[in-house]
Amino acid sequence: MDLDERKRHILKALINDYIVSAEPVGSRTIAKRYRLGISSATIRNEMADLEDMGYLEQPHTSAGRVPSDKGYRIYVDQLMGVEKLSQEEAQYIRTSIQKIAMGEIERIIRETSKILSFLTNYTAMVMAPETRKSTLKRIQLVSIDTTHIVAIAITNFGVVKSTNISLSKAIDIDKLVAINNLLNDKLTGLTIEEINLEVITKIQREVRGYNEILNEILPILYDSLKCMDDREVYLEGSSNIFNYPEYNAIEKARSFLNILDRKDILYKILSCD
DNA sequence: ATACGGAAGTCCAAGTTCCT
DNA sequence: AGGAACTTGGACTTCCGTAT
Repeated sequence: MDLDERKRHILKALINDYIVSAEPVGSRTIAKRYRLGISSATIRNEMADLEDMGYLEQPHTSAGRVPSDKGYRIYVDQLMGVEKLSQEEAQYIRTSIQKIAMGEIERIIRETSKILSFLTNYTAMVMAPETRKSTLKRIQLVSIDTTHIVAIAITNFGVVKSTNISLSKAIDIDKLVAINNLLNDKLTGLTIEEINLEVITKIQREVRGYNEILNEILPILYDSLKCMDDREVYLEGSSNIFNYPEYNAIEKARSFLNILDRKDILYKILSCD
């Protein structure tokens, strides 16, 4: 059974209605509200087909239908339109993106969440990308004073993680540079997932001369890299959480996400060079 | 012209929720 | 608890296009 034009219209109407009402939608509602030129019985038959195809679900026998995950997927991918943004909204996005273009991924995600919340007047929730599979691009050890350093790790996705490390003994700048080069030599190119205890222990075993200082730096660096694994969720506009769903808010959000999907802009945002 | 099949409509009984 | 309102599926009818 294929998803013909009429089924697509009914599915779109039903999901539009469900977004606004958050209640199961019946065939009569669609027939009255959307004037598709067919009776509620016909819509009911089509809805039964859509349910068989997995696009709709029925909470109980006498309720209307609600969209399934598969239904939402096709709605977002093929059925919904894209709302044109106003000049003010477009300008707001441009300014925000310019502000974060060279920033850390955390800032990018937080700003993305803010823009979504601003455009839709809803609570926006954005989940950080999974960094486990990203590769370590570079480690930079920066000396604060003789016993305090900052270790900065950068991944190929532009995720920047900095960690303060206090040393028990003073370290001179030449030694720090040598250790920095050593860590880059051993760790860059590995995924965060691959940098495990085994790898850390191997470095400690193999490297002679800096054992004492490496034994202080490596465990902290390891913990810091492991923390990057935790996928953070960024929430903005939480005061809007009880706002009623509004159809065109979803389309505005999609319009913004379409902008983000343009690879040239994404590259600019994520570029760390 | 007639028969046939599929699409679409009407009617009705039954299930569920909500309100009094 | 009981009635109103709403929904559904099923049975039946009507309409329309196509084949003979």
